[in-house]
Amino acid sequence: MKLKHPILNSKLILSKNDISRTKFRTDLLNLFYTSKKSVSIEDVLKHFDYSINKVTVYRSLESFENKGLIHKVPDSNNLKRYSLCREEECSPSTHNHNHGHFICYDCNQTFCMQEIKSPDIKSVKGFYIQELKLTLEGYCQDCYKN
Amino acid sequence: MKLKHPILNSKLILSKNDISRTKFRTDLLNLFYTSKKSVSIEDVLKHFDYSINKVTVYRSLESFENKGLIHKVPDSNNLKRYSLCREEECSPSTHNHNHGHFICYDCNQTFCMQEIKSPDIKSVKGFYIQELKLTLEGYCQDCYKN
DNA sequence: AAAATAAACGCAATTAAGTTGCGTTATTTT
DNA sequence: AAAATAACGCAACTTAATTGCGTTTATTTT
Repeated sequence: MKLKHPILNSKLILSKNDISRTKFRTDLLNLFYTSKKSVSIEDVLKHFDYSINKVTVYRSLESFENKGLIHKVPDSNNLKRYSLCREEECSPSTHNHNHGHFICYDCNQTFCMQEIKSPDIKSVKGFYIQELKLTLEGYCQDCYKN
Repeated sequence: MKLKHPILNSKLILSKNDISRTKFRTDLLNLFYTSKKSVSIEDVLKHFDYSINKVTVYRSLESFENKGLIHKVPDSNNLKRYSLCREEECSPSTHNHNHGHFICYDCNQTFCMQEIKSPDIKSVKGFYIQELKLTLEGYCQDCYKN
């Protein structure tokens, strides 16, 4: 997805979702649109040169998540990580992430692997399945070299 | 797997794996053998009526994991959770958990779903895959009723 | 456009999972 | 049984994440 005016796009999306369009939240959402990898709290703080309070980061991400703009992705260190919800597949009520996520043991980045589809399991006796996650772990190309 | 003498079995396994056979570690390993669900730190503490120090629990579980007796399972609250390695599929060097894990949103228990096999993905361009996790989330039968 | 309302923000303090160091106790080895 | 090794418990520490509250900024209403 290429965006000619990502900032404008982010502003529009915030408005649509009843999230106040502060400069920070616009930039934050835009960070997701321009990042190929998933984003951690630390990634956000670093991106803003630690000029923003971490509490604000937590609350903004929570708000984005509640509105279905982003979704949590697994992290090998059990930290919070988020990724953009693409392809109109998400809403506040339902999330569809039928692709795998790759976590690098070394740099700890999470990559969305759109081409790896999760198995299509709808139901299992005695369990009411709401979500399905396929997680791959290992080393990304950059880290494997070193 | 039914065990007529689980305690004896646990003792044997500890000896085999060069783990000192203290009463606690024997009982702890036995807890895994007799539990259908995965086990959290809190589960262990509760099971022993908080008579054991949490540091001891952390270290024992780490030791079991290093020897390939148990393996980490995902937890929706990002807490540490472990499950028994069954079917001689694990060793200190390699872990094979080609089955899915179900996490209940409500009781937060993790269930091993032996019958749901993970997709057999060996390699993806630019990524060196070491492990693959298939996680199902939703409500277990007990929690769905309430 | 100004006032009123609501949401976002920053600071400080707090919570809770997990870790580390070290002296003591229990287990294993010889 | 003595020496060596591993496990244990306590206290202190680290760090991710959360909460309360007063202030600032954005949005809505008049």
